[in-house]
Amino acid sequence: MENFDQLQKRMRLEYPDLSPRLQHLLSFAISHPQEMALETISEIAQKAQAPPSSLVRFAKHFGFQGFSSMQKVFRSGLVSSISNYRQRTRDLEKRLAENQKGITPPYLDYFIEGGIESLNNLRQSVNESDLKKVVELLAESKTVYLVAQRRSFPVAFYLHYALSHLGKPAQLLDSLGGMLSEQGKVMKEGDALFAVSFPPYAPEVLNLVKEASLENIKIIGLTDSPLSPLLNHTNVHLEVHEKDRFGFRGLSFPALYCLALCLVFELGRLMDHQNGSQSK
Amino acid sequence: MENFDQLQKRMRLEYPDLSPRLQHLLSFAISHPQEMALETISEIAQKAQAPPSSLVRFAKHFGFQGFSSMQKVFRSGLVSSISNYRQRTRDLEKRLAENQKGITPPYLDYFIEGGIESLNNLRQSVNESDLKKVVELLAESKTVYLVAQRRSFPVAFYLHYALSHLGKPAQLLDSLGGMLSEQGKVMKEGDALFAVSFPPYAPEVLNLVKEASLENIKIIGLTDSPLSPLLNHTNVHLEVHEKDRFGFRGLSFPALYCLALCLVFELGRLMDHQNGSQSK
DNA sequence: GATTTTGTGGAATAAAAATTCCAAAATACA
DNA sequence: TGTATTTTGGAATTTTTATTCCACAAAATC
Repeated sequence: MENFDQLQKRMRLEYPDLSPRLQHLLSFAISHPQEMALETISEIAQKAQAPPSSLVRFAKHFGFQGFSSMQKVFRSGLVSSISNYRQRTRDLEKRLAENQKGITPPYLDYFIEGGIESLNNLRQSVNESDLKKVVELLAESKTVYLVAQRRSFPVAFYLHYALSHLGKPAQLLDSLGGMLSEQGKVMKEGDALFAVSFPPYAPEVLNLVKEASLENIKIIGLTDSPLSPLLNHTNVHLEVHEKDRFGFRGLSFPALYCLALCLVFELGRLMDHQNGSQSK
Repeated sequence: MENFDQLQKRMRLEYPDLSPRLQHLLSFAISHPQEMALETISEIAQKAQAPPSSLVRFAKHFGFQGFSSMQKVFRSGLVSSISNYRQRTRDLEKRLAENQKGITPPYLDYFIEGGIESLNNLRQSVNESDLKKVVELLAESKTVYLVAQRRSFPVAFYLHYALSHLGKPAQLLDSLGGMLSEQGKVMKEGDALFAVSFPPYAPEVLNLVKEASLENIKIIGLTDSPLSPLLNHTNVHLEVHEKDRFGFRGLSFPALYCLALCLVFELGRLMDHQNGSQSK
């Protein structure tokens, strides 16, 4: 299927050769792509002051089977860059499904595109005020404890590394020797617990969070969905949505690390700022 | 009419009280808002693995007359998220153009942009044939040992996790208790050592690599530049270039993890493929 | 100015989508 | 264990939406 940009280009090119009615519809289509994408043929017909049948004719003129198939292209254009990637991804998936055996790279491109998509989604799944809250909470707390298990562990490890480098007291609860619960015992009021948990949510982490919340430790959650069990006890949380493609998890990693970096950066700025005003 | 954010909030709130089917649909709706906005009831039903009638029931539960009226709310949400997205991108471009140096909040956008840039660069810094070689080496080796320190450690940890899940024998040389050198002693010919090192290159890792190379262990390097000291002893290597923007390291993380994911994916496929042909 | 060709609108029809309804399954309760 | 209640899936129906077709009008051609 043709993509939205190509279609638009072709439309502009053919404009002069069209009949008056089709010219009129074309200019409407170009200036109201959103309506073209979302509304029904009769609603569009009404807004464009033309009968529905002309819209069908219009679509057919550009080689579509009917209005509906043209609308699909407008829809894919609506979600712009996001869905372009998605479309390309779908194509790749299709190829994979068709041709299960034959190994046909480039897979790296696929992962790069998936990564870009996940980064784009990050804009929507994280809102600035939550991010700000998290940073403030980190700045206020005496010590930041970090907990995560299995595939979520690397982020916690990185955060521990980065926080320590910023001069923020931080402890990684790494469950070394199975001592997670004991490691958690040292948290006190005034500390913060930063818990990262992605499916399958490690019960140890959930337990630790639960216990910490009873002790009035501030809890920051980083997870994949608003329905995550982690969120029952968090004071504030951030979400990085995870979509698995052909059963492969982890495509959200680029976004996850991007968010972690940003968090560290903002904390650094905030701490600088606070130190600056203290010393004056 | 209710707006999208309110609806989403209400859904999250009511989640625990819903029947299993409705919970399932709810989590689908929340994680696939775009599909909910654009596709037909039967397409959504198929993707969510539920009958169309359940979707109608779902909509009615939240007070809508039917599926269609709920979908309108999802559409309005989609439209506003798109215009938000466009607005933010425009703002970001403007700010970038105006003052190149002093960056201003929201910083998340900068990190997202930086992440996307790093992913795009990955296409150029990694060539397919090296990637293939790495994957083959991993597949051939009896056991894969992974080594990395400090901020490079999380990738090695993840790779260890993922390789183990693929059924590939893997050992993480984590330097627990300062035993890195001793941990490395168990490597034998036929094994591979996967070493990750970014500046400042940890001397322990470089030493371990050097020793391993004397023992004829195959060495795979993952580092930041063709001049990295890690490359003196590697059989094959991958590069993820690191550009620090506003004096902040780590912007290459999204690319790094993307590459790691791809590696795991390709190894998985290769192993499947080999097992498949073995059993025939 | 007559005739063919092309373009147009709208009613009729077809197709697709959404909704309703009911029987069966699952669960809760006595 | 039996009964009542809720939940569920899917076939039947209704509604909405898109498409076709045809009569008429406007242009173009001769």
